[in-house]
Amino acid sequence: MQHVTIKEIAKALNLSFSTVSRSLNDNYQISEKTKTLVRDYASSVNYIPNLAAKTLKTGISNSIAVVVPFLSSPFFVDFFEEITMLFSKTDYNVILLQTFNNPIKECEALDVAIQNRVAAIIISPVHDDSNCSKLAYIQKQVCPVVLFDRTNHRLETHKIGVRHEREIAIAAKQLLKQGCKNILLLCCKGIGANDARIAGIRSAFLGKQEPDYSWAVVEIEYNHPNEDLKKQLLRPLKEQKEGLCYDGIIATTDTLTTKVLPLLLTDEGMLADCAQVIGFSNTAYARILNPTWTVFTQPSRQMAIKCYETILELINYRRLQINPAYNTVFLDVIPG
Amino acid sequence: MQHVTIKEIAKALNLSFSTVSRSLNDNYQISEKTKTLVRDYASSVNYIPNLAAKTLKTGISNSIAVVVPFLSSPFFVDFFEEITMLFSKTDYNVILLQTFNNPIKECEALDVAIQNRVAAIIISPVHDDSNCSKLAYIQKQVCPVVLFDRTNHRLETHKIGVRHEREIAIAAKQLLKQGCKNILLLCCKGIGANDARIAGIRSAFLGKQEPDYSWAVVEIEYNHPNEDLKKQLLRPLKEQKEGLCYDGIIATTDTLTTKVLPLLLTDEGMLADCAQVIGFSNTAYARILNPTWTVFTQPSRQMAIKCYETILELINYRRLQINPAYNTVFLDVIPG
DNA sequence: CTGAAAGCGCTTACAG
DNA sequence: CTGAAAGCGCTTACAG
Repeated sequence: MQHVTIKEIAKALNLSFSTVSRSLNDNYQISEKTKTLVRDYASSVNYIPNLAAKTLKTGISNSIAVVVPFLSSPFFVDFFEEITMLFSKTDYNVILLQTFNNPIKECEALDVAIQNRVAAIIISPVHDDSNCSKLAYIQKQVCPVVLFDRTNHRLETHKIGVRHEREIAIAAKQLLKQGCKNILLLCCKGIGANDARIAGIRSAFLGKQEPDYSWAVVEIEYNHPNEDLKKQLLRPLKEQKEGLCYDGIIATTDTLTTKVLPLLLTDEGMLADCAQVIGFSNTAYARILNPTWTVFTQPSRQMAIKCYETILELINYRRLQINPAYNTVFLDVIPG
Repeated sequence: MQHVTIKEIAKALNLSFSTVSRSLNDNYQISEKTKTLVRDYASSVNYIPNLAAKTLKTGISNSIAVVVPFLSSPFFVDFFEEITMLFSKTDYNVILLQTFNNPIKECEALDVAIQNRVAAIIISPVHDDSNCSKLAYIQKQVCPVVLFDRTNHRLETHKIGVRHEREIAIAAKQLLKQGCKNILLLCCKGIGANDARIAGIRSAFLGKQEPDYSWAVVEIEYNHPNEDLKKQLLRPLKEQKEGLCYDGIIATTDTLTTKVLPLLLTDEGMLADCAQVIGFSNTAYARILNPTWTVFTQPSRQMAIKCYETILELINYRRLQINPAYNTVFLDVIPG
């Protein structure tokens, strides 16, 4: 099929195609009159630029890769929705890539990003050192990389996240204040942030001695969020201290809050009936599930905004060949 | 930055770059020996093809555009997840575009698809005749288009959906059998399928006379699913027949089932306490929200599989310049 | 089975 | 302010 090209516009307007190209790119050298002429004609013939040609010539496409574990978590859906809206006001468009928490798929996703000559990568990596050398290579040789959410990754770059230790400490202290004595911390298995989270609950229990007080951590594996979580959850719980009944629970992720927790609560024996719950979640369902729960919301949209700003800055720096000084920005969880 | 190119591989192996290109594309003309040589060397130097060059040359990229209203609905997340997995086993990768049920954004999304010279478009359109001429143009001049979910769209092509009339009739009959007499049908406003859905509930009520039996429809607007739905919902309800108390509810979409319905149930007076509910939803939360609900699941993953197969077929047909005979495939809702 | 050559549609130094 | 020309990295007829 034949699309309208710059060449055809040039011929129709009796201009060189360099001039047409410059006009469409709003080049300062071209007179307003010519620009208007070209733009009006281009839109009248419904000119749609061939991005492949531009990408081939410049070496950089106008795509931004957003690499996330999966979309089954509302946190990532929110983040993606927000960042898509932000970039939709620019010339960039967003390519979404999912890793399903699998380093091999992450590697493939990064290859797709390179193949497409993306202008930048925004990634929530699989774990602390997944595809480290590849990401370092990309950052050095291909395009800027920004990490979000899982900021413990070893790559040195701008990172945008939350202070997991602090947030969990706040949650745990709140439960203790409400009278809880035995607190269960539910984590997703193999996530780098877990160390910080455990440090958080430990710090909240400083000075609270056994046997009056206790806390425990259960790590649940849900690489693909549609797995059967119940068995996983109950096995370690049953192996743990017999007779103990947790009266406070902290669920650290959206999946844990909305899927795992209801399983735990409907099941027999592991929890006090009046167990108090703080769940981290980005879905309105979380509150509906049980109105007495306290829901802490991850600042997904704020993170998207910060990622967006950071990426534009890094792209600009790279164009100007300025080396940025990388730093990590922490945003506050929104307590319920 | 310098990526490895075909030219460099050719030079290193003392071959022409046509041969290298053919080897990498597994061309039948090339000897296995040469192919192996080239492939091994290419992977040893970590060759990553420049898709922009290929796209420019061939006029078609290896991207497939998936255009959906939004991802806040688990139906679309499921669909997208499935179709991404399917295409990840091919050379195609999937570009996700969101319209937020806005025809203008849909138009922009289609422009992005054209700019990227996508190989095909899979779309759940905004409404029955949104961007009709553009889609027809695309189908004729650019690439195959397949419609899913919202199959009432006027474009003539392969369509994959569900029989809304039939599904709602089944749901309504089930409620009637369970003893319901006044059924409320909750629909998303402005969706083409609503006519069929209303026909469905009407057919279920054939022979059931007022004043003993009645049914009503409420259309809720939630273009952007994070809106305040409660007010919208209660206004038309209050204007409706005073004193009437619905004892059966059918929620036709995921958002209605998981967000709107809980609001309705927690609010005073509009519903019998023992109201029976059938909700269409693709999230496990739906059952957790209230174990007594009956949940009908849209066949999102089956639709993805069918779309995937259809698209590959259409791409192939187009390459062979065969004109396909378009048809519509209906998949069954999975009753709870 | 392999090679030489044209060309996809842009951008951008270079020249004027 | 505008134009002529090179070239980005591939694919693919054409030739042998």
